Amino acid sequence: MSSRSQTIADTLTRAIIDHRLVPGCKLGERELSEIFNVSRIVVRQALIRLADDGLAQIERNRGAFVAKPSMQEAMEIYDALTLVEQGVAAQLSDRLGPAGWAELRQHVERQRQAVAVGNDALADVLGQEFHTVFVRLSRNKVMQEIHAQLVRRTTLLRSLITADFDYCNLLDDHSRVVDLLEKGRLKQAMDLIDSHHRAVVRGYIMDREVFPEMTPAEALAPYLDGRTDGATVPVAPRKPANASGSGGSTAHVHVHLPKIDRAPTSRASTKKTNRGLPS
Amino acid sequence: MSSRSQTIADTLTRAIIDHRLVPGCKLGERELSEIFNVSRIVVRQALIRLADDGLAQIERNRGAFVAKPSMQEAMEIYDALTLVEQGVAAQLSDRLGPAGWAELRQHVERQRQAVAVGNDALADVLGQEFHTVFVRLSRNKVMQEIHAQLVRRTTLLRSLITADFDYCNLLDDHSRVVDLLEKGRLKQAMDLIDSHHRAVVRGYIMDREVFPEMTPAEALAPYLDGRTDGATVPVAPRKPANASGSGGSTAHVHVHLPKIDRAPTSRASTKKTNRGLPS
DNA sequence: GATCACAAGATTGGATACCAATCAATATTT
DNA sequence: AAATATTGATTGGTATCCAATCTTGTGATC
Repeated sequence: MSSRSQTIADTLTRAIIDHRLVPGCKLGERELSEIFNVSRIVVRQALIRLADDGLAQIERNRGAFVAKPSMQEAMEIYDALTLVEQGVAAQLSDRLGPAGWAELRQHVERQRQAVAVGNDALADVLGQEFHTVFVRLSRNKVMQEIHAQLVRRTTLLRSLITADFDYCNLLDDHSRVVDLLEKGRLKQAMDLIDSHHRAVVRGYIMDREVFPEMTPAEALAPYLDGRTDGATVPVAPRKPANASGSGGSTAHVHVHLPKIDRAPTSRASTKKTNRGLPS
Repeated sequence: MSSRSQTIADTLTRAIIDHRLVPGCKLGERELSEIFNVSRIVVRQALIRLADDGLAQIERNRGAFVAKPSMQEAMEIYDALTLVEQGVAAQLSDRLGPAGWAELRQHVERQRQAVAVGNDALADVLGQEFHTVFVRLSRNKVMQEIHAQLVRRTTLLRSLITADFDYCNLLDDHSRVVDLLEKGRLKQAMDLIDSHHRAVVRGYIMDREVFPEMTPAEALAPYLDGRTDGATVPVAPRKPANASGSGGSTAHVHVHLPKIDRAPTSRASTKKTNRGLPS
């Protein structure tokens, strides 16, 4: 069993990537120590871990806050992610055996089925997971860790944007990337990876202020008590989505068009609901 | 001013990449707290930072040790470093302006002069620094941090190997990479980066046991007292070079040959002595 | 009424002392 | 000599206290 500060850091990380703790949110030592029922020092150690991961920032004598990356930093993170995934793509195109390609295809297929069935939440999770699987096939733990960290930070970013798309949209791209790579068309695959991330970033509008909506105590409650069941992750619905109609066939096409009318009302109703996060 | 645990973590990092604290070395909390004259808690926080950076590993109820990567991990680190630098190279070949190329050339030239003058220490530092400058030109702080971390870990690795080369050897490669990139021969530049790192790793023999030679107190002494002069880095000369004849033209060619006879006795006499630093 | 200064409160960073659990290395017994 | 108990050292963690700093609120002044 790992140290308690690690456990708490993990929980906080989870809460952040679940968008239950939003950027800028104060992470007070006393408050957290009461929530987790540990001493302040353990909390501080956890916060140090978060800060090292880029998910929190500690300001001297002011305390820790959930990181609130600038637009500049957001682009840097996506650039880095692109770079890493392109690099991994290049490696895989050389070295990956049939079993590997099969695993990728199978993963894409699973996501496709989830989409077909209308299980958007699962599709979303699988969509994110694809990237993880992709990098795992490089069999490089160091690279995996770097990539995972970048992914966490991009997930954090998504709290800050006027998102109208989600990872689930990547399905087509995933399939095409696998195709291109297996056929040895590395250059095209890399371009696809790049153009995708670029499109995502273009959709970002980061001048949005984030409203906490929850106190840390409320935000963290679901992860507490005995439930060490890592799988069950309560999602944070962005907008109450009045009808909450999870109408099955929500589009899975690329929608990341930089068109944003900030009409905060109506018409959306679809996607935002299942903004949910992975297990 | 940053927190004290950060300062201590920095100092330990420095000591590790200076090879004054070798892999496997125990980093006892009490011992360090006495050395740095702080409480155990601050030390623990520093150790957490080191562990997050991959420079130390903490074993539950056993304490922290300077990381001792396996051969597998060493290769992964180098693969990751290669991937990052190749990616940066690709970006620079597109986006870098004349000023950037000039800076790179200037850096190479400075190193060349250091070599010519026989200032091997400076040449070595510049050789390492080249990679840092290279990545900095990408203007991506996130990438810089990732790269810096990987570089630190490769530096750590060099304690574990039968090193008979040093970064200074990279001079030629550096120059050629800059040439190739500026001419737009990206592929070749990337291959050069790859083949170089590959050659380095091939030279690694990691079954070597590392002998501490110094207690942490001795190892850390030079960094203590008031001297916050970050620049002055007591180097750990691998080989006293009996005559110390820094005859100007020490080879700058690749020498990383895996020849090692493990005669554990006599004959050595050289290395161990002045590995340490005057307190 | 607005602004500035200053005092009170809260929060962080850190120190110290203490405890329980675990690991390492004895010493003891068989 | 092997297996077992005992002892010691170290870690992970708690509780309490303190100084420095930040925030806030209040009051005095203009």
